[in-house]
Amino acid sequence: MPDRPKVSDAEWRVLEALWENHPADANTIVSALASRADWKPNTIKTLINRLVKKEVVGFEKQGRAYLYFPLVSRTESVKKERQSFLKRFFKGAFTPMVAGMVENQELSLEEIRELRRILDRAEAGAKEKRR
Amino acid sequence: MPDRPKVSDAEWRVLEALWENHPADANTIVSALASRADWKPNTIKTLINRLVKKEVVGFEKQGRAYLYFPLVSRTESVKKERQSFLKRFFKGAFTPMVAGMVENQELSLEEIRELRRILDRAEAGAKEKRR
DNA sequence: GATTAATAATTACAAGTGTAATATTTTTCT
DNA sequence: AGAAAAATATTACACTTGTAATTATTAATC
Repeated sequence: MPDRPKVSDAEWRVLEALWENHPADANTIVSALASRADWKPNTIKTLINRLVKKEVVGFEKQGRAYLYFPLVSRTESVKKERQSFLKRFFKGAFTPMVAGMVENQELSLEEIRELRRILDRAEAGAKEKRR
Repeated sequence: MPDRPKVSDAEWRVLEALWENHPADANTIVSALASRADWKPNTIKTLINRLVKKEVVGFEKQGRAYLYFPLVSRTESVKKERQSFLKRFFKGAFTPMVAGMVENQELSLEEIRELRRILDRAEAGAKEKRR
């Protein structure tokens, strides 16, 4: 895979809109972002173009309209970002991040309980897979 | 708090060195980084200067030598970075991140078990605090 | 005190980013 | 076909970042 360039902060928000609804033409994207970002339409066009240039968004000229769509999955992209975050701040491992949060008491009891539920499901899944 | 500008990737690595050992003069920092980063000393000096300009590193001119030291704690800084990461990719909440990892089966059984241990301690702590 | 050696400060420069305005091309009406 | 409208593409511009080289300043030595 030709390692795609990093998606910037502003670009990410455009991608989000596309993941939620695609294919979409530029105007649709602009509308979708109107409530969330205070950007001029031109700004959004620029961001779309940069995403196309980065080969992370594709488009199809269908008759009159340009229809844009993501070329990368959200899941994969989030994974990459998470890895890069963990690498930068926690040497790549996830558990130290959680340990740090616990030490600083940054998790509420509710969150802890929810995490536990999530882990229960996770363990079931992992065992399943291993079998 | 006068929101300090964001610390860049390269700058962060310099800060790490400082957190590990401070105060330290420029040469000490350069040596500390020698094994981890492939940077010319001048590059490191530049990064130190930028950190000083961002008011995230301070220095004291003690006689002959400039001694640098961090003005922000690692704990606080990591927290900020984590928040900014979670905000960008998970609307600020931590549990969805974990849920996503679980869904994609990105946690090993070992990690899951360790997380559980960590949560046990966390819960104890949270209850303690609440009391 | 002048010279040299350290050290810090200034300058450099291309790529990426946020944030658009302007220009060009394409499509649609009259 | 020509004008108007819509859409895309090009250009802009300042700030940050990675990565240093060059210059200026301060301290130490002869």
